[in-house]
Amino acid sequence: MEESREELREKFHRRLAAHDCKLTRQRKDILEVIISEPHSHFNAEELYEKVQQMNPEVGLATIYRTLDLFCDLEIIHRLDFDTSYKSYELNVEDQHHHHLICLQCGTITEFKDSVLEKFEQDLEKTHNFDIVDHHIKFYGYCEECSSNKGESKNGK
Amino acid sequence: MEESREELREKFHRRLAAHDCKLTRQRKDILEVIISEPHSHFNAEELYEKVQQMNPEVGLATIYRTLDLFCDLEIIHRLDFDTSYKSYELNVEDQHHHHLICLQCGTITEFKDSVLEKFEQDLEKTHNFDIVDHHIKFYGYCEECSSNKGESKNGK
DNA sequence: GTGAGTGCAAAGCCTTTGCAACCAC
DNA sequence: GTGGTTGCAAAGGCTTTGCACTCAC
Repeated sequence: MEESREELREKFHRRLAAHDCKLTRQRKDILEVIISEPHSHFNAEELYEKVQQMNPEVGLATIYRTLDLFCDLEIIHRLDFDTSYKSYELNVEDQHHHHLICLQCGTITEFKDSVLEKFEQDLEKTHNFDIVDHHIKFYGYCEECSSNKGESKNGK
Repeated sequence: MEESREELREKFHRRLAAHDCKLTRQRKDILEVIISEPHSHFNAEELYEKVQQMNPEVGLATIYRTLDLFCDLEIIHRLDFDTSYKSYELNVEDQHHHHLICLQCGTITEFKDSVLEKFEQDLEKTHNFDIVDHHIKFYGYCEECSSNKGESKNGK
């Protein structure tokens, strides 16, 4: 069961307060934009543009500072799809998922899996490693691109 | 069975030739440094410093250009541990592995696993996704750091 | 000999920072 | 009222690029 937008908003407003962070207009607006698309991935520039539509007064530096803050408070997660810029996603409870990244069209599909959870537990034992997080990404070709690619499959 | 340094060198020299790339002094030296530590992870700056010891004439721009070239030729792989700079590792045959990253001491441990190979195959079927590569990283605390951390475990 | 490859320095991109003004508490 | 936040612009890292020179083929 996923949390509603209202629940998320309140939860994160409380979290900010709990850490003595002021609930400024800018932080509210930025959070609102992030919550409005709970499953999207975004970078600073993309977020900046969306926030601008809501409140053109917000500066890019504030976006960066807020992203850092939200990461610290675990309101969002930093991803690492691309090394040229940093990207982020909202930290939705129980949304722990993995990514399928299409090398052709760039589409990123999310999936969850219990096999991996089990695997992780085994791994902790074999390597005496206390796992707290994981980043699991599979690269390849999505259904659509696979079939297009199939036309020249004899190539390789 | 892992390839010897000589085998790797020859293989990659041939690969450069096959792509009409000149075998310059700089490329040879850079390749030699990379092969000399086949399991290390490095960024441009680190590679630059090591190459400098061998040949102080090499410029940093050449390092960057060569890293791009070697990635295209699949002589090395680009990693994505950190988003502030790009890191790389030698592409050793059958070395497909995953990473355990310690959040405290930063140590990166490699491991291989057949469960994941199987999992990948299942995944391809359920999602109609043609997987060609994966990046799998687990974050947590290594054995040593876990025990140190244990002292303040009640803290949370 | 000739064009790919190089070194240098300048430019580029994304991100961070210094500082005065501002506003949430 | 006051210190945390902000916007702006300047500075900061890392990486790429323009250009004349060089060297592998």
